[in-house]
Amino acid sequence: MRIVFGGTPDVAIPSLDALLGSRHKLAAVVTRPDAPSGRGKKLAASPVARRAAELGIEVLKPQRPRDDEFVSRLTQIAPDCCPVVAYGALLPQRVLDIPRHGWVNLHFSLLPAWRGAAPVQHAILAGDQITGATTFRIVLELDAGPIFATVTEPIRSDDTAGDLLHRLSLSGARLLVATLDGIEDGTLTPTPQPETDAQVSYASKINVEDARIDWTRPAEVLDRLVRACAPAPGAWTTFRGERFKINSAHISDNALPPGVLDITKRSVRVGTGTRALQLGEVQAQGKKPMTAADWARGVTFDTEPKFGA
RNA sequence: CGCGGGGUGGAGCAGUGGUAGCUCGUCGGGCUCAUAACCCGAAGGUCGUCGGUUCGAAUCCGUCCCCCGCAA
Repeated sequence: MRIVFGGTPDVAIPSLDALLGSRHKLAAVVTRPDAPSGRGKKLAASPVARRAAELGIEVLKPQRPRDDEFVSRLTQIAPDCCPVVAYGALLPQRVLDIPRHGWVNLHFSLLPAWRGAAPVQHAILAGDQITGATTFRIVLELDAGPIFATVTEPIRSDDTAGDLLHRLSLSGARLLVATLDGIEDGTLTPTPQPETDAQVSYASKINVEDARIDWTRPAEVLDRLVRACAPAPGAWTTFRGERFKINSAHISDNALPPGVLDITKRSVRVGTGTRALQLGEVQAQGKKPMTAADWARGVTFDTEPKFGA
């Protein structure tokens, strides 16, 4: 089939590459416009835009997917199908109607669970044992279209969102190609998603406040929070009034009062509502990530060391 | 010109004008049934770069390079 790929961040790259290696013909990519990013607010193209550009593929960066210019160009290109991975904007019906076989989204959850922007993070946060990737036909309603295929992926007890997303981006890429193949061959029929409240759940984007650690919560909950927020935005607490990130941690055997630190030569533990959390990698403002023990070595403690203040 | 923190022995830090110190690690030795614990000793730094000020600079001034947090 003649396809146009939609995607924006790094996680879309494996799919882009997989499609390039497939039997389908990539005519162009659609991605979010260049945005000011990083220090100095320099304008930067998305990872997908850069990848496509270096491959000499046409890149469409509509400000809004409903823009006439974009609609007419896409109509001109006349794709048979448009695979999408984390494009980052909702598509209007007149755009969805352009390709004969519609738009196909690769979503990183087992739909209808975790519809929305941060499915992997929410799966970890909720303590799910299994998650996966789903391909479905895009409809106007967010992540609600009929399902083509799924692949499952176990969530390991030490998985971070980054780890899990990486695995899913690879297995999902294969699923996406297989889905397009099936659509072209007419061997794949989409199945409507269950719409019961018990099965549908939503995964809104994790914001900074969501990533803040409340040390009175149980250790298990905080362990999941740390993993769900790694590598971004990073679970954090405060130390001497400054934001302090906890990049990794694991649950220890004994307890300490919530937020209170126990520092030894080679370990730093923090009290929670239940057992203490032993910190792995931490990051203070303006500093590189380092082991908690390294961090503690360089800090002079005049009072009882405590987080959250 | 978006806001801000920082570049000092392998690691993390202290040191704001008189040629560098702490904790950890490393190496050697000791103690111990043993040890990641403890004791003794040792090695290891042109203090990011280039230039300037000064009798003298890690410390003051300027240039450049690099790292990081926030915000987007």
